[in-house]
Amino acid sequence: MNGKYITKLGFTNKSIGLALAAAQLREAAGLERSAILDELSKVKADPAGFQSGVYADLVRELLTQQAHTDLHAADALRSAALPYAQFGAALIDQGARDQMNVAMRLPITRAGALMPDAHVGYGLPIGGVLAAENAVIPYGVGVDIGCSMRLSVFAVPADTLKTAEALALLQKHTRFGAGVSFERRERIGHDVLDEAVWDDQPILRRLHDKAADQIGSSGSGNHFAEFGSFTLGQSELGLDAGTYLALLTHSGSRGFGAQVAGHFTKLAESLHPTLHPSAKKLAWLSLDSEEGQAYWQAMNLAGRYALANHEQIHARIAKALGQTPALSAHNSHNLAWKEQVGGSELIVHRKGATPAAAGQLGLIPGSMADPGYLVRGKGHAPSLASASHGAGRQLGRKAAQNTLSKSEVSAYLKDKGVTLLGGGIDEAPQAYKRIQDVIAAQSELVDVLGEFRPKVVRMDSGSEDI
DNA sequence: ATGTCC
Repeated sequence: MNGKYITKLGFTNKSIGLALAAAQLREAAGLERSAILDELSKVKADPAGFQSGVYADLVRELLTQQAHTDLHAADALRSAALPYAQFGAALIDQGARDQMNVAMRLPITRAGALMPDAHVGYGLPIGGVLAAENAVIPYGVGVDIGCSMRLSVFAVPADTLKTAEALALLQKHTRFGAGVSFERRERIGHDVLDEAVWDDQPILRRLHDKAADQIGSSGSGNHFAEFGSFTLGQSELGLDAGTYLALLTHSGSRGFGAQVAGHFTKLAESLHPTLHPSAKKLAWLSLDSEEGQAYWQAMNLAGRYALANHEQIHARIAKALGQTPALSAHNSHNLAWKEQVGGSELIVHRKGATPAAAGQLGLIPGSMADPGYLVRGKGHAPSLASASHGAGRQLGRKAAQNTLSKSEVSAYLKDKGVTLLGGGIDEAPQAYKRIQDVIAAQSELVDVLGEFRPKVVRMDSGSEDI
């Protein structure tokens, strides 16, 4: 017996030596070469059937090779991207399309869409919608799990609140910045913090106290809390047409959600070592796996926690105003849902995309100095019942800092009559696409019910105020 | 987006 016969049977790498060693033992036991080769080909065809005896080591290696091949095959990208709809394609940069094209080649992907505010992000682009079969992609949801919007409209004229008072209210009742929380004696509890779910996973147990500390806070980056005037075009939702005082907020799941996202992204990447590098940040977790179920539970908890943050922000301010909202609306724009798509249940990821099922209310903000909109979804199938989550960046943070000056941002704010507390140059209105164009590009997706015009805005100071 | 690392 020699290696030539073995390789002819199709054994590779380590299995050649192991097959040869086994063959020599069989030879010593008196078998003919042809009988041995016959046995070896049977072992190769069905290794699981020969797990004990002289072929045990060979079988173990063959099964390891098979597992690796299976993993590779399961992770292989399609040769071509599935088609997907783009809304406002002229507003979308090529980088976002390139990222979407990778996402549409994942073996788990079934459908997708790009919203008009789309721009490059980690993994799935911001403004990307992706429907997957029985799997969830942590970076298809994003770092700020459950990032969301909330609007409170008060049944008083917009000029009821003077700028100085608005500034004082925002200063007193909101907290901005990475790592920040309300002072201990100012903290308020919430049902979400008492859920039994926190005890189900070590990572949740570990993060519970941080979540309790940071509840009701707003964070950093593009998050904001702003007073403004809200104009309802026609009588809707129990409110007469008119212009009112309103509060609009953008916040998320803070450090808690960020750590959940980081943990499960790393886990997903480690479970897909052979995924093509271009899709590394799109590593997924099967919902049939313990890891996938754990992420699903943690993600939904972070989603509820983010909404609780908004509830507290609005409750504090409404109380200070002595008002009860006459109309309120909220939505999550970084989350995944189990939804019916074309007759089957899929996992619909919206990463910077507003759910827009028929009749569903949504909030699409512009920039710190541009209007935001209360919209009603139309359940448009090619968009996977989605809309944009804002205007979308046209300049990255660095590009904004390098190309925009404080004076031109100040001039823009002055022109729009906006007073700003905090806010960095990277959040300048000029860094965003024109919200009017973005709204116009999604007339098939949503109807506009009302327009919010910011007047007094608070954001994180970041490194540099405007 | 997050308080700074895999």
